[in-house]
Amino acid sequence: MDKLLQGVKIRINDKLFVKDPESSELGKNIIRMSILMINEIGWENFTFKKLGKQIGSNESSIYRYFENKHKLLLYLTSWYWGWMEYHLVLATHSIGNPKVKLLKAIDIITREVIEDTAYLHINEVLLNKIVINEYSKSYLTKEVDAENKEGYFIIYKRMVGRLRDMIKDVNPEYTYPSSLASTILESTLHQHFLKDHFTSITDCNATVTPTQYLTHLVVNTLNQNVNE
Amino acid sequence: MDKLLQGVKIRINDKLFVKDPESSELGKNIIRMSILMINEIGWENFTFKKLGKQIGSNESSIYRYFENKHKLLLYLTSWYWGWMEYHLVLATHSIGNPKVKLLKAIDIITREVIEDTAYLHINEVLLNKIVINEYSKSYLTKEVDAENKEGYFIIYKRMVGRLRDMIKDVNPEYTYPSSLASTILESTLHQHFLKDHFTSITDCNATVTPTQYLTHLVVNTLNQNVNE
DNA sequence: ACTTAGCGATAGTATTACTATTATATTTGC
DNA sequence: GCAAATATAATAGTAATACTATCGCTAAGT
Repeated sequence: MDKLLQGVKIRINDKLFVKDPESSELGKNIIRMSILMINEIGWENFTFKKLGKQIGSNESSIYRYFENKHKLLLYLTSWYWGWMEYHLVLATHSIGNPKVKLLKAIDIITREVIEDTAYLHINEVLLNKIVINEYSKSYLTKEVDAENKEGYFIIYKRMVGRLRDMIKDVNPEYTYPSSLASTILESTLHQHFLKDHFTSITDCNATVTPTQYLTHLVVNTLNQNVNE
Repeated sequence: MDKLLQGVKIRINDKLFVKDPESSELGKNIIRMSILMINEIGWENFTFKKLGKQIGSNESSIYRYFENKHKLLLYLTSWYWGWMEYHLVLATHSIGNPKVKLLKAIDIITREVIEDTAYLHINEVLLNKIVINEYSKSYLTKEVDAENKEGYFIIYKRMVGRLRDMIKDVNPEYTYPSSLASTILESTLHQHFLKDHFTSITDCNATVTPTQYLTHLVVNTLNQNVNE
């Protein structure tokens, strides 16, 4: 799978950057190091000044790539969802049976992220952790409607849409396919967070995975006839 | 119900404030106005300086009640969950039938919040909006483990625990009662957010409520036998 | 050889999130 | 009714943040 993916570029809304970070070594360094640093010190403590210091570049140079911190987060998380979408499509497109297809999709989305050597400057494992810890901060803002109009969340919404369609194929009678799809994506992040920080309010742990929990949830919800 | 509740004080971890805001007019003004302002301008744009100006008080006076902005958010959201817990217990404690009880609990948790005149300085409708938009920012931090140890999230976790117990009473065989309980609380907030900002990835709207969606989800999940 | 783009360096700004100190107003205890 | 304690206001100050603006160097393209 690795070699096959090499060279596939994840397309990000070009309003999210001033200059494409993939177009230069400095740009890739910004991406590479920002992932390491945000994961290490957290979004709130992360600054362009600190980032510049770490990559031996000037703060002002980073602003030539990203207008501000917020857009860097949108870029990183968009990349993550684009990468995830690519895996999702690749793993499911040849599956005919709707149920098998949906189960595969849930597996891809909810599983523990492992390293992907196809993108040398991006550590997907750490990026996944960043998404778990920081993604909601990218849309829980007063600017969300304006930014949504600009298409900043399009990849994420497209993923939810794909999942919704798979749910519909399994059970066309089910009333809440979009809500269930968005719940799957969001609960995955949440359950991963809970097992690391609030163990008492989740059943997920080293042996029980969010995949098992969500698979069970979806299967039972869709198989059930409308009742009660 | 209103008069009955009058005088019931929501108990908040006293490490969350320097001086109890309920103990003075200024304190209540801080709470009242911060709810209005955070709702209006959002958490990121909210500052103690602006708050002081609005209530005709000095910034430094606010610091006599809350050590910092973050603890104010923890206070407000703790109060909200305490208030919610109170309603939950009140509405369910006398119900014997486990299924009826759980359905009532889901209704309380997921329904649209309406005004509660028992707490004059707190606008519960706006506070609910703040919880939807800002609650996750209170725990998605690098300090979460330390703050969790201090008991800053105890009310929320207790609520999840109550819900988990009700789930267990309905179906003792179900493998993921804690995860399902945390999903219910979190998905409620998320679906409410989606219907206001990302309508394309939810089925909830003016006529379809998160209550209907989540009730259906839980009922079907718990009624189903373990299979497939 | 000339232009241009890319980057680094420096300086500067308004704002934030506080802390510290002093002064004044208010409450309370006697 | 007055002193003492307490609460609040006013002012000043700090380090850090999130930028913006300008300038100069350098290396690459034409």
